[in-house]
Amino acid sequence: MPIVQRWIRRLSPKGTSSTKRTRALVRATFALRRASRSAWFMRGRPRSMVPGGSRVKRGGPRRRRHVGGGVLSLAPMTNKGDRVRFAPSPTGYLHIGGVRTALYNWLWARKTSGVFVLRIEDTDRERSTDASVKVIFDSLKWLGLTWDEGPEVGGPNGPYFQTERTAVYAEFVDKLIARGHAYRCYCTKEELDAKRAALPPGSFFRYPGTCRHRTDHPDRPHVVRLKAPASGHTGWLDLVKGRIDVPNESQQDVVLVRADGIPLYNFGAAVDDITMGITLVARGDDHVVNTPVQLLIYEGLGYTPPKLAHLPMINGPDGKKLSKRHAAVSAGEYRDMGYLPDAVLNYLARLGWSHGDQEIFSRSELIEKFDWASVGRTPAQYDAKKFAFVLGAHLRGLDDAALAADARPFLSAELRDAADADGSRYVAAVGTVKTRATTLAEVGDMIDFYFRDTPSEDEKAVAKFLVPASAPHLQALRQVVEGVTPFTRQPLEAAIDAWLAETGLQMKNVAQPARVAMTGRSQSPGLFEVMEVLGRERTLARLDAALTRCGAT
RNA sequence: GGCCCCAUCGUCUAGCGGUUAGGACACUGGCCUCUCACGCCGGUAACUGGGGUUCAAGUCCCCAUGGGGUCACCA
Repeated sequence: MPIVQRWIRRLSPKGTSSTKRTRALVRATFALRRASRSAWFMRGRPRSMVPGGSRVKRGGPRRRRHVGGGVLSLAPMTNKGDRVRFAPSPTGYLHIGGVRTALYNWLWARKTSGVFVLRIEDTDRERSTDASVKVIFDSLKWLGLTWDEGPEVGGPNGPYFQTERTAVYAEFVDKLIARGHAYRCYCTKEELDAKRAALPPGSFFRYPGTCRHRTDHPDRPHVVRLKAPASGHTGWLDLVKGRIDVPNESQQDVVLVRADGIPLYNFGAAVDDITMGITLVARGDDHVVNTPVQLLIYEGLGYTPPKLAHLPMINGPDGKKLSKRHAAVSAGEYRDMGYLPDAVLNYLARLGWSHGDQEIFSRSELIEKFDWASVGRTPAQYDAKKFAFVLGAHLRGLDDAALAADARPFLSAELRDAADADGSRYVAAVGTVKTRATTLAEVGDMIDFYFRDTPSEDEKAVAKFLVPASAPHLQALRQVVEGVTPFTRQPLEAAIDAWLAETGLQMKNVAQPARVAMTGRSQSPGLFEVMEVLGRERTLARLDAALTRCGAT
């Protein structure tokens, strides 16, 4: 098949460049979205009914080296109805890596008509806060990553805060102990810390198994530990990484439940995934070390583990862990900067996942095309420039009215009043800066000059162009423009063209002074559209004001 | 250090044993043009190294190197 494709490429005329194809694809994406709101509802349909569906890659494992020998088998990619979950801990902002994890889960749930559950892993009492919980909800809602079961919406498997599920954990920990896969440990944290401290530097502590074989049950505070098997191995066929096997000797008797009865991550996650009927777990690949422990818990409890997918990390531009130092890392920051949610999702989706040569995806296309087989295994680096490109592409794909509505919250109070007072002029203004902005906040900044009584001025531009030599041109331009009716783009252009032809003047000599006169800047949308949006009165007033400046300079 | 994962342009990636190693962002030359964008045409740029397997290896295997993850009564 690849050979055939290569031949087609070879034989096809050089005329259509790939860039051209991509641009066409970008345009088609948005045209489709505009034309058909129903695209939102296509998610449940068979691929054959979906545009481009026949080009969807075949599912299945992509690396031969890992195929075969697994207990778990890769489910066919068309499998319906996975129950997936996103399980953040409310200890701060919602990290962009977490957003991507949530996104992949959400996409998969939507694609397979499955269920996306949100669970709050708040068992770290020290660090969990209600404020962080709210941040998670707000961020997810802003991105449109709505959950089917979880806090606020409820569901049959609640509660969805782990701290409210202690009864469930108590039941399951008893069961695990009864089945001989866990035991009570009476060693205190202080004792263990002392042993840890006594270790020579550079070596690593391992629980010595002190309580592993004791048969008494003193009435003392205790934790519960996993009785990890001493031999054999534990493994699974990861949906993105392929076969992973870990020798059991490398496992420790990790603590499952604290002395206060609150579970630790591994136990809480496993029990909740069991009781919530989760069939596919996708999470960051920093969790692959935890997976064998959870598998052992599943096994010890007698349950079949879910399908597992571990996503590579997102690194900063320097290849190190992405931090505030590199870029905005929380979803909230992106919202505040005026990033379009769909564009954020698009960029994040493409960071670690691909679909042929396509770069720009609408939300519904993401749902339609996402698959685990196309998730990459390599860590990705955050690239602000590419992000900006994706942002711009989505912005340009919006129609003027929609963009104007989205941008409204980012206007200054003064601007917002002006915009509300004349909605159609506001929308027209937005239309003139659409190809120039990448964020909603930028849209606000860029249309500022239309609405202020006197535009804020770029000093250098003024000094360069509003000079005595410009005065005659501006004076003449004023006369030309004054009587044009209607005061719109084409008539204005025609009138000015005629004037230029008559006088032999060059547009480029007239344009910059006029631009600075009307916008205060040396860079702006096209002059004629600026004049149209400004309207006759303001245009003339600004030319007059500039004339004075020219003389005064 | 133990265990685990990863390795194609600067970056995101395509590649499923036979390719002039493709695309995108960025960078860059040009076109369009009243500026800046948008758009259009072009260019620079990659298979970490070494062994195997094979008629043939970016693709399969092994080793090395380099990166990353993790070793808590955090998640």
